[in-house]
Amino acid sequence: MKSKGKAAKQSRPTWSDPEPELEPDTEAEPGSSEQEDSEASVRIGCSWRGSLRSREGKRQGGGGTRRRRHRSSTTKERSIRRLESNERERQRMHKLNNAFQALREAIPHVKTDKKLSKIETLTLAKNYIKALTSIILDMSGACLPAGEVPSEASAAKLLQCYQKHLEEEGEEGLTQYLTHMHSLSQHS
DNA sequence: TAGGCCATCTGGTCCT
DNA sequence: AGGACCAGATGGCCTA
Repeated sequence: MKSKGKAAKQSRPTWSDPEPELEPDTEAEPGSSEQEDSEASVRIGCSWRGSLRSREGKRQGGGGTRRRRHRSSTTKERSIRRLESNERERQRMHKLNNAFQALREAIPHVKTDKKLSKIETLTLAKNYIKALTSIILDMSGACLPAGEVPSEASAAKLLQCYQKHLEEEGEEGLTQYLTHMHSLSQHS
């Protein structure tokens, strides 16, 4: 486990550590637009970078870019909300990383000291799924018309079958089904 | 030292 | 309204 300089990141200015010359509360004027915030408050090297990001082409629900306002909230309240959001985001990313770890353990790969990166994990998982799919299609080759090679269409059929069983019987039922299929293929 | 990878912060958007 | 999701930015660590 390599150590990361996590503590050092606290030195970055954040909502929880607002800079005095940029009092966020000044925007709480009724009727004042926060648009200017998203367009103008860019400070290279700090956390303000609204105009560096073009949200064009991204999801916009008709109203365009508009930051949600908390008119009555104080700097302290916003600071608390920001910290809570940060914590939730951290937890979310931890969950995501746990899922990546589970995926790493589920896919066979050449064991090295170096752990698989996320992109490597996803790529290997995709390849593994493809390999398993082709194996299953080979196993069920007898079901195909004579001479027909397992194709993408049959792979799609397999996926359809998988989803159907998943919906009807849940993961446990699906596992039993796959086990059954496996034993059948061994007897053939 | 450059580049890859990662954790974290952040603010916009979507969803409930 | 508030949480979840997402992607950009930033900076630290590691390796070739």
